[in-house]
Amino acid sequence: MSDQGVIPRSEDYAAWYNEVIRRAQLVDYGPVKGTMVIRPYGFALWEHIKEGLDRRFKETGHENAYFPMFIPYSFIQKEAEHVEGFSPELALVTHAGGKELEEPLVVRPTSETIINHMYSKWIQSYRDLPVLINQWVNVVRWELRTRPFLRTSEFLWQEGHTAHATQEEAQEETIRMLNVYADFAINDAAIPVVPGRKSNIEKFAGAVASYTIEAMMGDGKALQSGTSHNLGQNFSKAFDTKFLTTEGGHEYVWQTSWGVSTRMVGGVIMAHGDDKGLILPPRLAPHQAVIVPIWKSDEQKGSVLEMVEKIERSLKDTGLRVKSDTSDQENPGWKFNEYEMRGVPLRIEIGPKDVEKDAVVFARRDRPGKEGKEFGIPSNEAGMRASEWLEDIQKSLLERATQFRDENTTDVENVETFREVIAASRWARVWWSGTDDQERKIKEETGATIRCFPIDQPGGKDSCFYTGEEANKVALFAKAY
RNA sequence: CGGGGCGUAGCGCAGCCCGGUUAACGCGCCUGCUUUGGGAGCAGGAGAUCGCAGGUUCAAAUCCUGCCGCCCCGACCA
Repeated sequence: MSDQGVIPRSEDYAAWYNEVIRRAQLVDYGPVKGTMVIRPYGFALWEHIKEGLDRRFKETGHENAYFPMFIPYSFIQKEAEHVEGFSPELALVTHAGGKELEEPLVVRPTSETIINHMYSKWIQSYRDLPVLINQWVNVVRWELRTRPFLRTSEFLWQEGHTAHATQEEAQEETIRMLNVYADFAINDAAIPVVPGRKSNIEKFAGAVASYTIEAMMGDGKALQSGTSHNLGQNFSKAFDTKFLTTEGGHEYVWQTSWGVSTRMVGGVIMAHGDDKGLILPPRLAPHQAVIVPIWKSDEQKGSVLEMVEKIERSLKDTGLRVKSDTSDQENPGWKFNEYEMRGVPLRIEIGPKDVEKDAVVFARRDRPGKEGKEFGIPSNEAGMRASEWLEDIQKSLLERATQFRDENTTDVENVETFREVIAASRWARVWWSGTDDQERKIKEETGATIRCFPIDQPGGKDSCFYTGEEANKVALFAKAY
């Protein structure tokens, strides 16, 4: 940790990730295996993710609520596929109040069951529908292999749970929220995700159909960054969540659930970071700009700090999140490196020479060195120019990530090429007509899974790369986190 | 659960194989002075029941046994 640089991504991507998240003070390991402490800088990043999503949820008519973390064990057992999917990773509370409990409590791994329990009380008639509720909570899944943000035993997320009168409405809602996620990922996180449908094997335990936004990380692996499920009537049947129709009959409600977790933080890190550390998209960065003052003498210090304050105020007035590091403990060079490592999109340098010219220096994180540096920006334009720069950085990050994704996605027509593409840690786009078993076999042999059937399909038919039979859909295969 | 690694100061680590003064070094921290446009320098200082429990020995960070914990790599998963 005392060394200056970080391990280059090309040398060891996993080590780079582990080093960067800790040195940037996003996260630290908790005392219990697989748990993490999200430190203030990391939590601020998460808060901006929350804000971006929550705003979109509200805009699409959803309300926030809170359901208990403790779920009766019997609830989990009510939906067959759901039990099977989650049993191995449940955390059970067997003792409380100094006694053994009559029925163990599950620490929620997700809330479909307890929410249906409540919905079945609240929903009586078609007039009560739709129910559009979201909650921001922690969940626990006892994973074998954990990695900070990407997979931890406890994580934070939001889970939306809706109930509708018709199958069509539920399907519309599923896709609506998939699009909300894609919109957030692309426009706020600058991650060019591919929205698509999960294969039968990869879908959520208990869902009729699962949809995903898949993101490409800097090492070419895929990260499922958000999911939206059409639950059909699976849970409403298990929990007897019925409503009276306009015709006077009883029908089970049609449901959806959808979630984005702190995993998204890991996605942001791995989608944009470079060998100097993090690169955070301006819309999500805790500090969009950092001001680093430079001085030699005390007189200089006075005039420089005066200017720093003025610039800080003008950026704040423009609505930007800005931090001034006026500490005398480290020299400017140290600070430059530190804030680059922590991914601050824009650095503003202010020294005696700048004060003289009544101007400042801008340096953008996404273009290291002189190329991304501009001298002599008039101080009275700083706020406006900073906004423009940040918008441009946001745009450039998305463009760069999109180009990277496209360069690393290959159309594949035969198994041999498929193996090469997957071995090179790229994405393979293929025509697919295979079975579940064939999909499993490909995973065993190559490590690749179907990430999704992209919503954006070319249409028509072609022969499957694996079976040679006629296929009517295109799948994306890749190794995944 | 399998394989590997680690546990010694706040952090990173040396020492362990081959037992023997006061447990070394770097970063950080404290004091002072000089520095500050790309990770500063000098001087002084504080800080460690060597993961836990047994055992062997005149003597254990070091050897033996057991336990615990974490990390990394694989099989399950957002």
